[in-house]
Amino acid sequence: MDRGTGKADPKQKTGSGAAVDFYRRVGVVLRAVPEGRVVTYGQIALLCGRPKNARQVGYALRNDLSGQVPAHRVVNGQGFLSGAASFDYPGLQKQLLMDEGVAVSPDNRVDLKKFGWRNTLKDAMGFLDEFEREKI
DNA sequence: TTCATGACGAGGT
DNA sequence: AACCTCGCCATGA
Repeated sequence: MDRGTGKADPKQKTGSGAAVDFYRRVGVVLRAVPEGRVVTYGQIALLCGRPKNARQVGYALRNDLSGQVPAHRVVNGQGFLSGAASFDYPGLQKQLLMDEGVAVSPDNRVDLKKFGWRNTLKDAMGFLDEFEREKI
């Protein structure tokens, strides 16, 4: 997977090894977000150890390597469902959230004060351990 | 190898 | 609160 050189592997559709590791970390963090709560791109980036890569979290979700992560629980820093258009059909993300008890306004916004996932430092440490176990 | 793009965010008006 | 500008950085053309 080209971890040695750090250069992109042309046969690896999803880019460099570093990027793949980041995507995997995003998956680890996202699977920890409980039902009925939402998380922001920035939060995920921070927990993954790359505070400046909030935008890249979107790439991870778009590619969705596993297909098993609750991508619908990710909203932007203002609570808007900025990735709604990338779901299978219009309104799917909103529906999924409503189904698990998250109120979404008509303009596709969630109140982060009420539904934002509050992760602790302990959570963050736990992720570091998990990253270590998964060698990422 | 540039260059534009964008599921973002912080800071200012 | 809404809106704008600018910084950020992995992708893909």
